[in-house]
Amino acid sequence: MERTSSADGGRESLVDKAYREIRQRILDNVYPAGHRALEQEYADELGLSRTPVREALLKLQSEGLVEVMPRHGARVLPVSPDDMRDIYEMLTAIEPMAAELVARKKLPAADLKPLIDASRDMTAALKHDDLDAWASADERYHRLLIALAGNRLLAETVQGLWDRAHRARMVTLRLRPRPVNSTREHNAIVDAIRTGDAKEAARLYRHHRERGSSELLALLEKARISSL
Amino acid sequence: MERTSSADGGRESLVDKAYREIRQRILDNVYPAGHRALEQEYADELGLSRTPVREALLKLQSEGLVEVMPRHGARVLPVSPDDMRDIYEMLTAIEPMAAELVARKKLPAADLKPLIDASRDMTAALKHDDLDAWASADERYHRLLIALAGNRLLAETVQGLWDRAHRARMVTLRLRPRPVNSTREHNAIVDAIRTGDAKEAARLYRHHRERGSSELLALLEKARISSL
DNA sequence: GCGCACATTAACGTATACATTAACGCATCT
DNA sequence: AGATGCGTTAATGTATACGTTAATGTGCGC
Repeated sequence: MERTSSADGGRESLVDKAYREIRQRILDNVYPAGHRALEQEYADELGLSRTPVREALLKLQSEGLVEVMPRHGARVLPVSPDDMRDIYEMLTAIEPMAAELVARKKLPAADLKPLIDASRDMTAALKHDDLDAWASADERYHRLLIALAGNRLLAETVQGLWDRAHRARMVTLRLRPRPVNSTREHNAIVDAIRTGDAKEAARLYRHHRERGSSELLALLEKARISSL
Repeated sequence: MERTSSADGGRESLVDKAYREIRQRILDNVYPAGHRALEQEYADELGLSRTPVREALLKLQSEGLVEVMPRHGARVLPVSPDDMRDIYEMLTAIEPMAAELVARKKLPAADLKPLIDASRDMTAALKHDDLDAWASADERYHRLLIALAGNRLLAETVQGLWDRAHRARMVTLRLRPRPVNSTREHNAIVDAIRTGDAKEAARLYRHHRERGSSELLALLEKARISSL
């Protein structure tokens, strides 16, 4: 029986390994939408027995990345425009609540610094037309905001929604306009949070999310990703 | 190997049976918070082998009802006041979005009739001081609203949150004031939906949820359910 | 060619076996 | 009494075996 050591000295179970590997391959489009393989095939590919692979696939199914169909294996789910609409409706509901919770807490400046830094880094990246740096700072900003909200359920739910949307977002990454609006909105949200204006923070965030999702959904419609 | 036929002629897998049984026992407080048993113990109790029980427990863990701890079995999780706060923050974000989506759709009267009926049934139950009938109509109202929103992710997420909160709500069922405010709010929400006023529907729903969750959280604090 | 019946096969759900090792119990030392 | 070390045990994660049956392929009749 095989044990794999992870970088920090802990032990990664084979279920976790299978989950991580398969999930990564889906997110990287190594297994594109529609890809289908039997439990044993996935297991063969990973050099594991079927049992941990099965557990991993069931977990990935509960997260919406695959569909397990008896005798037909596990199929990588496409992300349809309807799926994306559902995901963005949920994000539009939840993320502003996160901004609201953060603003309501009136956190000390030291706690808000990483968020402010991320926002500033986005502004700088935009000035240098460095889209990759901008995306990296953007991700940081959103993660920090969700974490600062201090609601574990919320953070987990939002993370799961981001994961579901990931592939569709990657398709459009280079198709989106320069993130001038986004950057301005991020800064405005941070300002509202710093002044403890919860309502305004939520309003601004919602506007940010709605504008962003409209753009993305339009691009997806254009790119016709129904087969993704 | 055992197969169980369900009422509608389909076949219930042993995983599903284990999941359903254990979940029911948790929700009914047969397994109270803190109850702990090993995989094999649960399996013995259900007359199954360990494999399907393990899968069921992992699923229940992902839903927040149990915590699986290697060598210590699966423990039924209490619902702490912090948990409830997290859950209600999430519901406060998501449910008004559902009301908004329903109102925005401007559904035909026939589609809204079941919702209107549920609301009317609550009013009638209140007049007769029939709390059970009121609770039943209340549940119907909320389920219908979430379903009418037409977002599967939203419905699943909300259902999961309700399940998590279920036990705590049961503790307080007889402690809450007569649902006069609730009933009025339900009716107002339905009116906003009928007139297609999405903003107003969301605003009213949010107020409804906030008032309801404040009451419940206060009762839980009083009942000191930290041990539940 | 199409539809149906039947036989075969293998995928899956489940049960069981096995290896690892965390947890426990006990003895000893300070 | 508390801390430490050691040996034993059993709970879990994993591998493998087994029974069920859905899916597929083949043959036959119209």
